[in-house]
Amino acid sequence: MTEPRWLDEAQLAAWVRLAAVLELLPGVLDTQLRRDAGLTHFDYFVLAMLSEAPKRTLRMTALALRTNSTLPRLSHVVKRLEDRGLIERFPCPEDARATNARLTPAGWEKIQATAPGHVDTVRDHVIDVLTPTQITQLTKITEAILTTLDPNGHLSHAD
Amino acid sequence: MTEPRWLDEAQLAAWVRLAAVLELLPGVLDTQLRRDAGLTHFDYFVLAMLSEAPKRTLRMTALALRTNSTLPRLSHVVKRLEDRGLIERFPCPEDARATNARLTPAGWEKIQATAPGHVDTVRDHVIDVLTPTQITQLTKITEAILTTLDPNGHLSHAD
DNA sequence: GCAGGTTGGTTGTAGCTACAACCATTTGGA
DNA sequence: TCCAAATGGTTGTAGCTACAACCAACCTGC
Repeated sequence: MTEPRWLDEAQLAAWVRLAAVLELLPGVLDTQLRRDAGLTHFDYFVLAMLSEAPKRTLRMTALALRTNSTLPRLSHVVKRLEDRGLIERFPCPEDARATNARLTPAGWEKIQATAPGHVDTVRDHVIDVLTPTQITQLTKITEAILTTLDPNGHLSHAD
Repeated sequence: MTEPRWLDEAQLAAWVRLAAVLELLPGVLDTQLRRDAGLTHFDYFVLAMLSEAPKRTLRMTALALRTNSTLPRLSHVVKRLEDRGLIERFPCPEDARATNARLTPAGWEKIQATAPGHVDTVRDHVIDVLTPTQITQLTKITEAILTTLDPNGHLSHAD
């Protein structure tokens, strides 16, 4: 059993605050979306990814990759969104194993109506409290962290 | 309906990466703790807060505040940890309404044994991928964000 | 002292996520 | 050609969280 390398004061200060952000920010985003649109942040993210895809269509596997979710989780979520008429599923012509998920017109409307409020929330709690210099610093910092977390950059798409 | 203020390129870059960190980092921490110690990150946090408190004891309300959880959630979690012998509950002498939660010797052992591995994980994915300059930048940035998320600084305690 | 309201906590239930098991299709090699 | 393995998805179940309802003890003003 080797001696653990503890964090020094500066490192601890940074980590404690980052951990607090990790704990609080998702809840804030989730609450706003749930209240204003009846969507989970994950629901929103799924719709957003589809809205940016060609023909607003993606295979389940591709969608799972972009949203960092597992196939089972995605399957459940898409089924619920399908029940609400925001997404439709149909078998992939090229590969009979695969399933395509496509945004319906109602789903497109939904994401268009929801995006502004979501962006406002992100502004209020993150973007507008930072200086332009800090914004670029944050980009560099998160990029470094993602090097180990997401080596292939699957999540480097817009929100 | 006012025109939404969209994010410019630099702002979007920062937000997309931060959102990805928000999505991935908690899962990594949770997986390591669950695998090595059979604890949720939240379980770990509860034990850690107690371990730093005087007499390793806190009232449920105080513990809920430090862990940013609701009383119902904490009540469930503490009950499970009590069943595992890591925490014990007893009525507060000063206020018969209140309940105290105290770390048992087994709980103390548990957190001591678990902390090094957790710190290593934090190092691997956050601290050690950043320069000392970036560490101080990150502290400032997260501090600014927390101004709106946690105005009273309840979560500014060690992890 | 005692009625109304507040504080501190627990319990029950619905909803989402993780994990494992399962089925169907496709691919690769003997 | 045909079987084994890999790929793509779905379903079932257990566990955790959020929310609402609830109960007990404490305070305040009259």
